[in-house]
Amino acid sequence: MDLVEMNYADFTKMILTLKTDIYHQTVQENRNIIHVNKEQTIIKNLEKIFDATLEISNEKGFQAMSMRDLAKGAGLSSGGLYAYFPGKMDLLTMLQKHGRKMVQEILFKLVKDAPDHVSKLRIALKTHLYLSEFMQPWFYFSYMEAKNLSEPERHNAIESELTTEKLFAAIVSQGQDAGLFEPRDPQLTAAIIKAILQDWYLKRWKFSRRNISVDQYANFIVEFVEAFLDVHGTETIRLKN
Amino acid sequence: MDLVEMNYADFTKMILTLKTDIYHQTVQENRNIIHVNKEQTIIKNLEKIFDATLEISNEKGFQAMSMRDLAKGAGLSSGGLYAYFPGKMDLLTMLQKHGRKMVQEILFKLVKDAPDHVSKLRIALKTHLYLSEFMQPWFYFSYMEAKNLSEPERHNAIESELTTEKLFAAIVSQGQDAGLFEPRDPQLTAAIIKAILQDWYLKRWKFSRRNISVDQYANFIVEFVEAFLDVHGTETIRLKN
DNA sequence: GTCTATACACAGATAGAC
DNA sequence: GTCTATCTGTGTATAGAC
Repeated sequence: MDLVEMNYADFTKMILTLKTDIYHQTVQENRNIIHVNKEQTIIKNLEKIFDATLEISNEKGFQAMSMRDLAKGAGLSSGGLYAYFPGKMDLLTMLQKHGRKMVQEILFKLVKDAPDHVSKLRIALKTHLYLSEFMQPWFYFSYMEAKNLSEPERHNAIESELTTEKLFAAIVSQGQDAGLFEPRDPQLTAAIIKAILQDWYLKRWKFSRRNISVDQYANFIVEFVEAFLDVHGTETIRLKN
Repeated sequence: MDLVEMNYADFTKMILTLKTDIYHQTVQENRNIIHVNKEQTIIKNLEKIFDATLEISNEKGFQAMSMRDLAKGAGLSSGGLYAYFPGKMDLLTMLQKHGRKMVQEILFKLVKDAPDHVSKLRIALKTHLYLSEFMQPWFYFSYMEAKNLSEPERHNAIESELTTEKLFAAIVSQGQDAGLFEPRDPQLTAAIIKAILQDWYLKRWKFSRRNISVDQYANFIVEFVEAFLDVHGTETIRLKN
């Protein structure tokens, strides 16, 4: 699979097994606080709990979601939920950690094997955008509910955010050293890239109202960033239209 | 006062009287639901209530702010608050409306009298950024608590957001017609501009950590947008450094 | 492993004194 | 105009049945 040319459909197919891997990791990390034995049962219910949490919270806020709401949404009883986490706040922490792991693992894995800096930049842009589409409810949730995290967890969230920004800054910087990009400030360039990527999942209503698909937005971002950095195209790398 | 060259300090001095005007408007619009007679008393307490609401909500969410918290923050008793609004939700609506009016009035007022399209663009960029600095708690609040609004009020919030974006798109478009800007898609250009402006108030921790002042960010945005549109500078218009 | 029933705390809102 | 005291609903979390 050529990652440089991938579209959103390719991306979703590719990451399905990675998603399962990361659920197993999440279960292992919380093995001590989950009072259920069978791993398959845990994963099945945890996914229902996470999905319901995202759906309800994104509509009215995590704080406003009662455990009764969540129980109904996840198909469990209100008491039964407490076999999966000790309290509401722990659910929040668990879900945030799970999502961060998924983003970091997939983003770094796909970018790693790119053959050159121009590909690296394009793959990083597309992967981040496609992740934020695939996990849109989580991205939105993560941003909106960051304030409810405990101090150490909020710190982790910020570090994770900056790590992603540093990835873009590093790609820009290395491409510049290789003489492939114009000398724009890498940190500011990365900040602009993040802001434009963020628009996709934070202002989603705007794009759906304007009938802009994720593949169109991907092309737009790639074109914009490459124009900004004045990327010198090669024969083998072309934009899909 | 030359608005094209204004910095943040100039801006704050300029809008202080406008702020008072808009408080008077807010009081008039809610005269029927406020059970207090003296207008000076209302404005004094309403400002304390609004400020406390923003401070507490931005820390832990509007939903999580109890009326007892608010009473303490505003220096009133829990029962006394209800002289200023019929219920917690009405307070939310009132505060959102008040902020929107302030943004729209000031933004359009300052842009209106610009002598040419290049000035118009620069004044719009600076005014929006400076507004989001002056009213940072409101901007953050407005974004985070939009989901708690009633359906018609949420609609108003979206329209207000799009109106601002349309203002930028119109300036870009008019400047292009006058042959001053490169032919970039005005709507997408406006979307990028909004995303970058939004970064300032949504990811504020990032900029304060990096010691970037609002005046520096203003210059950065102006330079970035003018480079993107390839604005042909005139003798009279220069960037402050 | 999951349910029902319930404890106990705290929320928003009102009444009536001052 | 603002306060104190209080009503009533709903929240999280637990205990013990199945």
